[in-house]
Amino acid sequence: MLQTVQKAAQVLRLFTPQQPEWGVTEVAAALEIPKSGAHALLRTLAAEGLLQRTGNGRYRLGWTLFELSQTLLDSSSLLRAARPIMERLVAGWGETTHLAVLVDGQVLYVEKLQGDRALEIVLSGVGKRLPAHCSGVGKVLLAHQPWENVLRIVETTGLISFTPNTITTVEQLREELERVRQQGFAYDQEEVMVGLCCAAAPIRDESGQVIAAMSLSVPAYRFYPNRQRLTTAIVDAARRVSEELGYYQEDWAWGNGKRSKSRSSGLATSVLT
Amino acid sequence: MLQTVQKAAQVLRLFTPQQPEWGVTEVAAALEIPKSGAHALLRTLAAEGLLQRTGNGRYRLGWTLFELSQTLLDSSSLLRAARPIMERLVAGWGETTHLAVLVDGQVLYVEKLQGDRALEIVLSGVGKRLPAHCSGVGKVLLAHQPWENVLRIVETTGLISFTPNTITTVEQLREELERVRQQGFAYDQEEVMVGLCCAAAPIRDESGQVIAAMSLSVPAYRFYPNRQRLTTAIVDAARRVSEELGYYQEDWAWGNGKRSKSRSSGLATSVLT
DNA sequence: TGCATGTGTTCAGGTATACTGAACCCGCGG
DNA sequence: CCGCGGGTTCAGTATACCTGAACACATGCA
Repeated sequence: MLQTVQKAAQVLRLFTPQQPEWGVTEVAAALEIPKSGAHALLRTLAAEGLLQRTGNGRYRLGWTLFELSQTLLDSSSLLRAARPIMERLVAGWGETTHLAVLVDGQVLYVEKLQGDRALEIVLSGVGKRLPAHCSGVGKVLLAHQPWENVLRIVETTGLISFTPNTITTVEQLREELERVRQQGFAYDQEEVMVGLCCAAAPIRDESGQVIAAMSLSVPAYRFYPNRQRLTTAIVDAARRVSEELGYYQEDWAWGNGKRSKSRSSGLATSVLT
Repeated sequence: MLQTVQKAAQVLRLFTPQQPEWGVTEVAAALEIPKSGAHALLRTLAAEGLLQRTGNGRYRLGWTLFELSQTLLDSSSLLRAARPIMERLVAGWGETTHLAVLVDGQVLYVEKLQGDRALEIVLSGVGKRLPAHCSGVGKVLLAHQPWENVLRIVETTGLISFTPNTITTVEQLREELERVRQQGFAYDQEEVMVGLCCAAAPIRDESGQVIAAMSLSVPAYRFYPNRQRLTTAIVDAARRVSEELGYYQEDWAWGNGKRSKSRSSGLATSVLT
């Protein structure tokens, strides 16, 4: 682990919408390193275009990051595959869909399409992070991580409580993730915000790895009566995206793990891991 | 200059839409460093989320870059200010507008809005780079760089020729940039592609620094007859974006550099530097 | 099935590299 | 005019990184 690079990455992570501009002294204080060290980091990052100097010797994020992000989006088929399906989902339900990935233990929202019947969800937003233990997408993503990873995440970030329904103990989380893995989808039943629920399902790439999760967010009073239909909808949509990415559900009933395009559009059949 | 960070940045820059996935050996070959070194770089970058490991031990760009890019866009008022004005420009002219910044000597396109009368410009694209000496936005951006910077850029990337009109000598470039600086806008008269012209103007932030350039791209046969109107349009649009960013043209006629909101919408008056 | 080749990965030691802390500018406000 | 707070520079030292070879692992071919 190259510590210098680690520190450079730490520096980059300091820049947030709340504080998009940092000076040498501030960075030094934040990372608890001497000023000269912070200066060297900022200077080289700026020289590489990952940061840019403002006139007064302070620093902001640099356009190279935009460029890299664009090539990421360009080369990742995820968004390209998911967007049309999300659009259809929104058109059909009028609710809000989210697409999210896991980045060091937290949920990062990659896309968000708001429906016309939907309530404005302020918490989530494209490019924003949220803890994973409380949302539908978060639980789906955690469920397909090795348990030791989950433990490490929980130990560092804790299980913050947002509502009375939020999972707050490791034991609860273990059971819930087990359930999610078994059934192939997750619910968020007012666990992050009272009155807000969602159903979420995993998206797999051609190797079968879960690389993202998709969800349909619904006000509680519309969620409980329609839970069944919602579930099939999101599971089906996620499966369709997965297929777009080259994944075909192993048809284990026929044994041998022979790959056969399974077009069953029924309710989530349990998926091997 | 922290060499380790420099190398890390070099690694990131290797990832392109053409080759979005790299292995240890490939990186080692590309940077001419031993495998173990490349391994260490990739590993730490992945641990920091700037890269992600695919199943087979190869690497792709990581979602943290997307996150950082979003906070960049969020905190940079440039795009927010420019987009509506670009939209109006496109609506009025039916041509294509570009918004670009300079990133280590090259033009990086940040936004591109295509008009309905416009021809498809394949060369440019959001997140793509192009050499600076041949496009309108490029010349505007170079014109407001210290000349020694420009020299360094030219020495490293050269003056590649795209069409018979492309600037190919340093002397030509010096004169052209001088002219651009004087008049406050630049033309691209079929310098990058035969049959394609554009007019470009600088965008300044509140400190007066030129941070971006905006252009209107037009087929040659529509460009030459309308050059005057095009020029005022793009200069005016760019000025409006600059004002949105907090810049007000120094009204030097009244002396003392006293800041006064100048609402002149006439043709580009020459701007102090 | 077995071998050969190409991966990604690990490790120990020498050396170049990054960190330290104090001193230096420079602009701003009192 | 001076003091303060920022960013910047610099020499010496300790340390963190680079090296190169060996390892583990997968893949393809015979």
